[in-house]
Amino acid sequence: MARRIAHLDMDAFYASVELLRYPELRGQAVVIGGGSAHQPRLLADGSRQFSRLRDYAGRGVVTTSTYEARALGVFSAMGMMKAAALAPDAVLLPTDFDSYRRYSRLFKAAVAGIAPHIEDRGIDEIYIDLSELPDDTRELALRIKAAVREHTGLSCSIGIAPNKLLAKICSDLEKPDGLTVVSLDDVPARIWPLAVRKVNGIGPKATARLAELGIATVGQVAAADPALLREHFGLNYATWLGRVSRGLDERAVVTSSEPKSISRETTFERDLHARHDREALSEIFTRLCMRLGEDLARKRYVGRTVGIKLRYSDFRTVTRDVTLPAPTADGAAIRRAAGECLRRVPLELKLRLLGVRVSALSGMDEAAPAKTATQGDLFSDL
DNA sequence: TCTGGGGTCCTAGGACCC
DNA sequence: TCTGGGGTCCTAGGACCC
Repeated sequence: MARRIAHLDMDAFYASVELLRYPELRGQAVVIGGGSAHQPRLLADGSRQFSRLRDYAGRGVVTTSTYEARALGVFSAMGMMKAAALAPDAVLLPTDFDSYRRYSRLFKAAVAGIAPHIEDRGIDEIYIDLSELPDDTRELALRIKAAVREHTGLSCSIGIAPNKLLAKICSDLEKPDGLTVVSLDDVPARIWPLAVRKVNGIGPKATARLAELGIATVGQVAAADPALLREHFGLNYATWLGRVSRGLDERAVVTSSEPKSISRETTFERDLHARHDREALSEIFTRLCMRLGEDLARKRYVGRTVGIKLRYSDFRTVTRDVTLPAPTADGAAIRRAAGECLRRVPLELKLRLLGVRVSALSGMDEAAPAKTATQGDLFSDL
C-alpha cells in the first residue's frame, strides 16, 4: 500500500506572526532577529515607530524576513550587519518566541483536528501521514490549509508525496500558500532539475563537494557513477545519495519522541579572555548552568553526561564532556562538572561563545533504571 | 558584512569486557 | 608468546536542520 505523506511548512512564520500584530507593516521589507532590543515605540498619536535595520549594531543573525526583504537579498541566518548593508531601510523587529510558540500550538492543533498522525519538526513545520484517511488528496490538503488559516490567520505551504523526502522538497516548490502533489513518476520531470541543495540532508559542504565533481542537480546525482560517489562520500552517504536522487525514502512519520540532550549557550557581545575577563566569564558560565538546571527540572529530566562547548574568536569550536556516576538536574552539580570540562580545554585564544549541555537523559520521575545487574545479583538466588 | 541558539545523527578511536 | 572477534560505553568532532 503506497503511503501518502504531507509536509506542511508555515510561510515566513515569525515574520507573518509579527504582521498579524503590526498589520501596517504588510507589504514592507521586515526583518526579525537580533535579540530583544528594538521594540517598537508607541507614539502619542497612537501610531508605532519601528526601528530600521540601519539602527542595529551587534552579532545577531536574521531569524526570518518577509518576502519583500528576501527580494532585497536578506535571508535567514545572514548576519544582521550584512543584512543592514543590503537593506538599511527595512523594518527591524525583535524575536518574540513566546508568540511564535503560541501560534505553533494553534496551527498544529488545527491540523490535528483533521489529520492526527503528525510528526513535529520544530516550531513551523510538521509531517502528516495521510495514508489512513479516505479523503481525496487535494481536498484534504485544502481543508488543512483552510483550518490553519482559520485558527491562526496565517498561510502555509503543503507538499504531498509517497514519502517524507519528496513531501519536504515539494512543500517548498510553490511557496507561499502552495500546494504541490508529486508521485514517484513525477521525479524525473519535477525533482531531477532541482539543485542538490533542495534535498533535506545535503548541506553546504556536500553541495560544494558535489559541485567539484560537476554535479549540481538531483538528476546529475542519479546519473552519477555509484563508484565515484562511494569514493568521495563513503559507502553510507553515497548509498543514501543514490536513493534520494531517485526519490526513494522509507522513513516513518514519528509521532512522539524523547529529547536526547538539553543545552544552553550564548555568544558574547565582545570576545572574552579566560584570564583578563575571568570575572565576567565565570558569571556567564554559572548563569548558563543554573538556567540549564531549571530547564531540566521544568521538563522533568535528569542527565548523566555534562558537556561544554567553546567557540574561539577564530570561530573554531571545541567540546568536552564528562559522564557522572548518577544523573542530575542540579545547576550547581552541572556547574562543577562543566568546570572540570573547562579545565581540559586550551584557553589562550579569546572566546566568543560558551555553552553547556546535558545528555544521556532520563525522566526525573522514572525509577532510576537498574543500570547493571551485577554478577553477584544474578547468582545471589542460586 | 564576519557568522544565533537549540537540537539530531554519524563517524571514529580507545577502553573494557567476554 | 606477532596478536581473534565480537559487543558496549565514552569522548570529540562535524554535518546538518529549524
